[in-house]
Amino acid sequence: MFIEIKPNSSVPIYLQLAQQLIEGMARGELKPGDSLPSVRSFAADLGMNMHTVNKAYHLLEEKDFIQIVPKSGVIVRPKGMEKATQLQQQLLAEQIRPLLAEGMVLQLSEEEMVVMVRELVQHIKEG
Amino acid sequence: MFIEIKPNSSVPIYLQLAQQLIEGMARGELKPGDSLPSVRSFAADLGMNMHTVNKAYHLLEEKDFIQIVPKSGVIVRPKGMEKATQLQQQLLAEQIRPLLAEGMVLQLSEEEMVVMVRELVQHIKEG
DNA sequence: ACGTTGTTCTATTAATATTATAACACACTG
DNA sequence: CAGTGTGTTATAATATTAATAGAACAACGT
Repeated sequence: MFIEIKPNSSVPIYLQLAQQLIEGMARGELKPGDSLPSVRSFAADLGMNMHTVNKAYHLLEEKDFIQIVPKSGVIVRPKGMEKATQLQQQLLAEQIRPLLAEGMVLQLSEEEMVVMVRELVQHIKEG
Repeated sequence: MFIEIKPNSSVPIYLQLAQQLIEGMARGELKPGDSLPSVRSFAADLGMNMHTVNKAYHLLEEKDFIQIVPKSGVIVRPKGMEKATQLQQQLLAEQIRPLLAEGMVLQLSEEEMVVMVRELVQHIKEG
């Protein structure tokens, strides 16, 4: 996994880390059962604090994307890949909604936004 | 325009306000040339501070969605509806990308996410 | 003249983000 | 068994952001 953090981004670095790990999972680079680095070693690698990595991990655990095993380590989606629940889909939709509204104001048609989504999905798959 | 602010949301109220104004534009309820309430009266209506409304307005101005005319008022998209620039599309895509990656990890197919997008666009149009 | 407009300034409070140490309890390994 | 590594917890300090508050300014419209 190659992680690249932009320190001056408006998106917090713990979120950048979590998002890039999610992309790694979406891409298949991080598979169920894989283990993630310890908070300390990962923090050292990335040049950030242990607690920042920890915060990213706990965000991912909230989303059920990883399992944190105390005194042991962190495992990617140990239950295997489960289909999104209704609630998870709804939360996702709520986040996407304002962005689509913005696209609509920018005169993007539904089809254009669909194309954008398809292209993004392909880009994610490629890395 | 009916604005509903959730004070306990994790999304800041200035952002909620800006997003709902954008939805109003996407829906056609706010048309180019329409004027928005003054920061003071709007803040009074919504039960929030003048500076918070001001922050939402300036966010919208950054996005070129409104024009703030000093000592006068605020006008919706005065240049008419212009097509999204390359840069605007790219910024939008960057924001949507991590959400799609999340959907992929949740085992949503490209088609399912496309359907989600289409449904959201329809919901926005209806209000 | 008068009231309204967005702007600017200063200030305070609360919440978040980030880093920093330190210590704890447990697991694994040599 | 001793040592190292694990996530966890606690405390603290700093910086940034979010939100509110009050005051004053300059310009516009009537």
